[in-house]
Amino acid sequence: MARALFIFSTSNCISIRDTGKPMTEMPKAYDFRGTEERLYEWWEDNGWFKPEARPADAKPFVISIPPPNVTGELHMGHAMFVALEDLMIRRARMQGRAALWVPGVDHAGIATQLQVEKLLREEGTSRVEVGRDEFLRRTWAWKEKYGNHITRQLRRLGASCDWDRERFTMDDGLSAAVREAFVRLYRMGLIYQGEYLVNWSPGLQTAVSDIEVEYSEEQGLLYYFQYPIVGGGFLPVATTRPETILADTAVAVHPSDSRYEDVIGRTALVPILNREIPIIADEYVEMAFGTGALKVTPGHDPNDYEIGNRHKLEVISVMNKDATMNEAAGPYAGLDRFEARRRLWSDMEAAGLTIKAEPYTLKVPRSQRGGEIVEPMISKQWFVNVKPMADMALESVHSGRIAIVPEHFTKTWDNWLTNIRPWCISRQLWWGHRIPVWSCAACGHQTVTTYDPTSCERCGSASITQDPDVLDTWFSSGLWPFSTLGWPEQTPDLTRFYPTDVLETGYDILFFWVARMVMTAALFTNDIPFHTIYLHGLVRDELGRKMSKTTGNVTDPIDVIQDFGADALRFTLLTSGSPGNDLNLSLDRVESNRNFGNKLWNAARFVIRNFDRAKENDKPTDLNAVLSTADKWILTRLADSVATADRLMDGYLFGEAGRQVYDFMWNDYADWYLEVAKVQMSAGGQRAWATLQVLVTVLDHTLRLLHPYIPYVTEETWQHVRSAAVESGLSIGPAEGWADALIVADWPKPILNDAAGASDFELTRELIRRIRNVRAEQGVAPARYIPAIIAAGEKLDLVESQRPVLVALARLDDAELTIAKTANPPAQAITLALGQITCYLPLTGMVDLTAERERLEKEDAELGIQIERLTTLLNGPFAGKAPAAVVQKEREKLTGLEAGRREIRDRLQSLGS
RNA sequence: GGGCGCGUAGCUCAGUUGGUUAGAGCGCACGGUUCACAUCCGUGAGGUCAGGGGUUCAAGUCCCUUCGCGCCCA
Repeated sequence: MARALFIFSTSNCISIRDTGKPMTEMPKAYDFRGTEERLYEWWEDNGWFKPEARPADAKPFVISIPPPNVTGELHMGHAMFVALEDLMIRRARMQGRAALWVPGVDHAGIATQLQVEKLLREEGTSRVEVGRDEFLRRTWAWKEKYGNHITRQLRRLGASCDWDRERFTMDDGLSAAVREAFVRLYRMGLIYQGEYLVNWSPGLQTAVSDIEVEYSEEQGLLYYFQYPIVGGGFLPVATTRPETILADTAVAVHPSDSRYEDVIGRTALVPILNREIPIIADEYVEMAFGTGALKVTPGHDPNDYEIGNRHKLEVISVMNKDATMNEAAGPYAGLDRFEARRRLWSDMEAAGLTIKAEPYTLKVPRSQRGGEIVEPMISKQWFVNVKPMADMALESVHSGRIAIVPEHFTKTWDNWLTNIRPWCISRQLWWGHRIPVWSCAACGHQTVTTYDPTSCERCGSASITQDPDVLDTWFSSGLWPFSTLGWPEQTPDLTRFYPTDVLETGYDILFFWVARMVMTAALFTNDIPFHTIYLHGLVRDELGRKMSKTTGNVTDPIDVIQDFGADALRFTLLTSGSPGNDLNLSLDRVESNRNFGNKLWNAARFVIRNFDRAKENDKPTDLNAVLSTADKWILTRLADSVATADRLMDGYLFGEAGRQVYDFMWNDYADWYLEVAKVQMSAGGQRAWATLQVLVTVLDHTLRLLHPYIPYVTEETWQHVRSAAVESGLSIGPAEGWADALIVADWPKPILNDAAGASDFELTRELIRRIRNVRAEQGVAPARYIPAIIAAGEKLDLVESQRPVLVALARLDDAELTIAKTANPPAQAITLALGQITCYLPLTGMVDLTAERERLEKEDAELGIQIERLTTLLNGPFAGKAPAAVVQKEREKLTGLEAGRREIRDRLQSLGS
C-alpha cells in the first residue's frame, strides 16, 4: 500500500543555511573545484563529523582508521580506504547511528627516521653525531612541520573523521598504552629476549620481522665445489652463497642417500680455513637438488639454523652488522659480503676445490622498506610469543564473533595463525617507543615497568640503563582500536565506543596489522576489537600492474581529484571492482563518473526550474489518488532501488549497490521520468503539483542513497533543491520536513510499492522504444511527428492515458493518433506486436511492402524459435520441478509471445503473400 | 612444497541463496542545436561467459579436471 506522500512546509525552522556560498541560479555544469573544499569545511564546522551530532542514546557505529604513515604521501590505497570507510560512516550516520571515525597517523619508525637522517646528511651531520636526544628533538620538529600533510590529503577525499579525536602512535596516551601492553606481556612471560637468527638490514642497521621481508626471484649462480674430507676424498656440495662457507659448521646428506652413506659421521674441512666440521645426516636435505649434499650454516641461513638446533651444531657468524666480514672469516675479514664471495671463490679455484658455477634463479630476501638485501644474522632481540594470542584470534573468527569479508580470507587467516612464529619486536632505531626494560649493572636484574624507574627494583642500585632499542611500529598500531579510545584508562570513549564495528583495510596488511589487533584485543580487553573485517584489494594501473615509483605508473589521487573531483575518484574506486579483488583504475571511468555528478546536478537544475510551474493551491488533498502511471512507476522503482541498495550494502557489496543506484538515476529517472515529467508539468493544476512532488521526492531520496559514495555533489545539489523547495512555499518535500543538510538527513525508506502501476508504465516504455526503433530503422527524420494506430485491447484505458506521453516521447502526431480497442490496419504500415497491444505506423510513402513483409516474416520466425523453446520447456520436467513462480513467469512470457505472433501472422495475411 | 584468487563484448570490469534471450563504462557505427545536461540525447553492432567432464528440470553461477595469469606462506 502507498504511504502518504504529503509534506508540510518546514521552511521556518532553518538554522544552518550558510554553506559558504549564496544560493543563486545553478550554473550549467557542476563545478567540483569550487565546491568540495568549501563543503568539507562547512560540514566540519557544524560538528557533523562527530558522534555527538546524534543523540546521546544513539547506537554507536565506529571505525578506526588504518593510520597512514606520518611520512606518507597520499596514494590510491589511501583513497580506497577512505572511499569505503567514509561510505560506511556516512551511511551509518544517516541511519541515525552515532557514527565515529577515529583518525590518526602512525609514527612509522624506519620511514620517518630515514627522512630525518636524510635532512641531517644534507646539513653535513648525522644521527650519531648529534646524539639521540637531539635526533629525537629533530624528529618531533619534523613531525610538527610535515605530519599534517597526509591528513590534509585525507580531507580532500571527503573523509568525515572526527578530527578532535585524532591520535598519533607516539602521543602520550598511546605511548602509555604501549608501555602497559609491553609490561603486561612481559609479566605474562610472553615477551622474552633471545639470540636468534633474525632478518638483519645492514643499511638500516636494524632487525626487521619475518613478514617485513619480501622474496624476489633473481638471476644468480649455483656454485658447485668439493668439500675436503679428513682422511682423504671429497664431498661435492652446491651453494648459492659461497661466502657463507666460512661459517659452515656441518655438511649434511640425506640419511637414505646411498651415494653418501659411507661419509656420514666422518669429518670435513672448511675450505681455506681448514676448520673441522662433522658430516651429518638430516631428512631436510633434498637428494635431487644440487649434488645432494648440503653445507650447513646455522649462523646465516634460517633452514640451516633449524638443522643446527636439531644436531646441536655450533653457530658461527662471519659477518659484522654492516655486512662486512668479521675476524671469524679469517683472511677475508673486513671485506664486503659480495667481495668476500668473489675472493673466496677464486681462492678455492686456485686450490682446485671448485667444480662449476651455473646460472640459477634464486629467491633473494629483500627488505620491504628500501629493497636492500636482508641478511639472516644472529643477534639478540626481543620477541613476543604470540601463540596463545593467535589461538584466541583463531577462535574469534571460528566462533563467528568476527566475520571476514570476503569470507575466503578466513582460510588465509587460519593458515597464518596456525603456523605463527614468534614476533621480533625490537628495532635498532631511535624513533619509536623505547623498550621499557632497565638492566642493572650491579645485579643484572631487568626492571620492567610502565614508569621510568630510578633504581633497580631488586637490588636498589641506581646504575640501571634502559634498553637502547625501540619497538616495532606495528606493536603500537596493534593496540590501535582501543588505545585510540583511551586504553588502558577506562575513559568514557572507551566505554561507549569500544568494541568498534568494522575494520576496513587492504588484504596486504591482514597479518601485519589486523591479526595483531585481534590478538592484542583478546589479551588486553578480553574482547574482539571489531565484529567485521572488510578487506579491499590493491589498486593497480590500467594494465593491471602494481603502481610503483620505479615503474613510473603511479596515478596520484590528488591529480585525479584536481582533474575530475573527489567524488568521481571515490565512485570509481567504489564501483569498478568487487570486494577483496584488485582493481585496475581506469581514468576513462573516472571521467564518466564525473559526468554522473554533472547528471545529478542537471537533473536538479531541471527540477528547480519547474518550481514556478506549480501552484500551492493545486496541492491535492490525496496525492496518491492523483499519481500517474509514470509516477507510480518511478516511485516503485525508487522503492526497489532503496531495498536493493540496502540489501547489498548490508552485505558489504557496496560496488554493486552503487552501480544499481547509478543505473536507476540515469536510466530510469533522468532518461525517462524527467521526460514524462515535462509532459505532466505542462498539464498544470494538481498534475503539475504532484509531478513536482514526485520529481523532488525521487531526486531527494536518490541523492541520499548516493551521498555516502559521492558526498560533495550530492550535498551541493541537495542544498539547491532544498532551498528551492523551501523558498517556493509549495509544501514540496519530504513528509518529515527537510533536514539541515544531506550529511545528516535520514537514510531513505521505500515510499510506494505499486507493482501493477510499474508494469503498466514498463509497457508504455516498451511501446515507445519499439516505435523509436522503427523510426531509426526507417530513417524517419527526428523532428517529424508521425501518425499511429494503436489497437490496445484490454489495455485501452492505460494506453489512452499515456497519449500525451506517447506523443512526446515517440514523436507521434496527436491529430493522427488513433487509440482503440481494435483497429483495422492501414495497407501501408509497419506493424509492431507487443503481446496484447499492436501498433501500426502508416509511414506514407516510406513503407516498402516487400521489405515490411520480410521484416514481419523474420520476426515471425524469431518468435517461433522462442515459442518453440518455451513450449518444450513448459511441457518438460521443468513445469513439475521448478518453483511455481518461475514456471508462471515463463507461461506468461509464452502467452505474450503467442499473442504477438498472432498479430504478425494476421498482418502478413492481410498484406498478402 | 602448502594455501588463495583470477580468466565474461575491442579495452577496463560487474554479474552472492543456480531460474532460462549475460550487463555497464569507454570505444565503435548511424542519427540528433526537442526550452536540465554535447560532461548530452536516440538507435544499433559486438560475447562458444578460457577448454573438457559432471550434478540439476535449469549452470557464467555448484563439483571435478586441463591450460593460462597472479598473489600469499614456507
